[in-house]
Amino acid sequence: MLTIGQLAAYAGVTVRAVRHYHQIGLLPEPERDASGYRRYGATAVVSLIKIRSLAGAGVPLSQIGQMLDADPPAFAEAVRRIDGRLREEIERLETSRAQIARLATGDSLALPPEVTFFLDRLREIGASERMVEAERDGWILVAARWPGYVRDIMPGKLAQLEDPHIVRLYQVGSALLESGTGDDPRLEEIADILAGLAEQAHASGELLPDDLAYDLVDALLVEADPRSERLLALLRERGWAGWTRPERLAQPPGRPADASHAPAPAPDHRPG
Amino acid sequence: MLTIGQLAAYAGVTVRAVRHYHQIGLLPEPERDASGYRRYGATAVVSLIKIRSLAGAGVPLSQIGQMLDADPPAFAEAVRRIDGRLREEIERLETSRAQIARLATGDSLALPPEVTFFLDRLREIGASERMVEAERDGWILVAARWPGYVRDIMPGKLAQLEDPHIVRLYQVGSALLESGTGDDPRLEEIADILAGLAEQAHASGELLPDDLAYDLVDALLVEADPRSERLLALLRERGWAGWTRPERLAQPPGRPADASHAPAPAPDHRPG
DNA sequence: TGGAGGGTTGACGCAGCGTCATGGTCAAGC
DNA sequence: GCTTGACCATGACGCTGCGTCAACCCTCCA
Repeated sequence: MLTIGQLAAYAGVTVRAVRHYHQIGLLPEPERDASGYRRYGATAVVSLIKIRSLAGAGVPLSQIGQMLDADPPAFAEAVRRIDGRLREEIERLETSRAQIARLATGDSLALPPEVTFFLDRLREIGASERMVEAERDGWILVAARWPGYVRDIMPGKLAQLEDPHIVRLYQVGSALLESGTGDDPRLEEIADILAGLAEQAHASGELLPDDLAYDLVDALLVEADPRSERLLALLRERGWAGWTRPERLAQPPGRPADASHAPAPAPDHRPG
Repeated sequence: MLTIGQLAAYAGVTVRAVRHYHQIGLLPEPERDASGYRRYGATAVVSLIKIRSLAGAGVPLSQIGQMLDADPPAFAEAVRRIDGRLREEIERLETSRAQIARLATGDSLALPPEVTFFLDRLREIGASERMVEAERDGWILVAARWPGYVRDIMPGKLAQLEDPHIVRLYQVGSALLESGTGDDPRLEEIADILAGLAEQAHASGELLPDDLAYDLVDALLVEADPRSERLLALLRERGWAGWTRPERLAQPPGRPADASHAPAPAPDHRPG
């Protein structure tokens, strides 16, 4: 007659595990000796080893009991189910590994590679690190909203970077983000460029859907730098509401809306 | 400003998950509105998406916080660690799948294929299903105690099945296991065969170690059929203690120990 | 006789949320 | 103003397979 420790050692498990199997009714409680110790016979050893070999094969404890006294067809069916579970679990982990392989660099977090390439280009034309991060976060929002769409429009975005107005926009924007002073005349220049882009997009008939994503991207810059509020006000003066997806205002409060400021060639322009 | 539900929907997670991230300090608690509702800005959306993409890549929540504000080398190192974890997890599941593939038939539970082949041979020579199961359980005990050893001795065991005495042993044993009557003259015959085998093993100088495993296999048959007690008594009369690993008694109580009953050729004989 | 090394029950902890339970809030229709 | 349904809040238990105390009892050996 074995004690629980001897039983556990023979089967290669811990005492705690054996007690657990008792608790969930997987292994029947044996008789106790005079001092209350559990005493096990050979049958218990065999049962425990069977349990362990099933558990080691990935069978959940809750099903091992049924499997141990199932007839061959039921057993085979159960085996198929377990194998299916294991397969999809492995598949999940494989995709996880694929994901994590893409995280080699910080930029690729939640973003397709096209965007990280675009961000690198931004750095090349003189965008500051903070600017690139802001841009990246904007694209994260867009990519989450329309997965796949981002890849389609990335070529257009890259082409835009050939436009000197856009380059200027990123450069001045970067300088602004870095210098923490309050009001700044450069905001006017940025507003002019943005209004020009808006005018052009409007003229080309581009129609973006009304979507929460654009509001979020707008809000993102405001949260990143409060001076963006001032920028939005300047844009409103020029007849535009919002800057990610600008809408022409009915009657501009300050001066008439015209597009003489910044003719830019590329048609679409969401974040940035 | 988004409510928790809108935030969760945008990031493709459940409300409960967002609250969980708050609870563990992964996502900072936002301001509340007048009625106590949480209100989220765009930054929270971005953070949540980042969290989800890391979690989706298999990063444990407890590490995501550090990874989000780690410098590139630390980030890369963390990525390597995660990938290692994932790899070994996958490996574990793969071996589980290999295990479960071997469970196609009930016999192969916790047993190497050599043994299941031996069990099939037993059926062929007329062993009953209960006998085969008892034999199988014995081998489970032995295989658990000395993994690998079983494969080595299986050829010898198979050879033994050519011996008519052994065949007779299994056949009479099977008949006994099936017929539930009390005392039975066939026990004498079995005892004679066993004593003969023991004598032969002893003469061949085979020396098995003193090990719990043999006691367990002995006990197994006793638990499977109480009449085995009687068999052991008969064996003792013939000068042997135990039957799996028989030891010659100092002075046989009933009659002198001789080996004239059953000359069997094969040298080793553990369970069965 | 005392200490080491077993055994006993009971309870919390882990990861990542799902799922009630119970109650307040909001927007819309009557 | 009232109801209804959808959403928000907190709090707590559940799941998986045990690990790890805590506090106490039993046995054996020097």
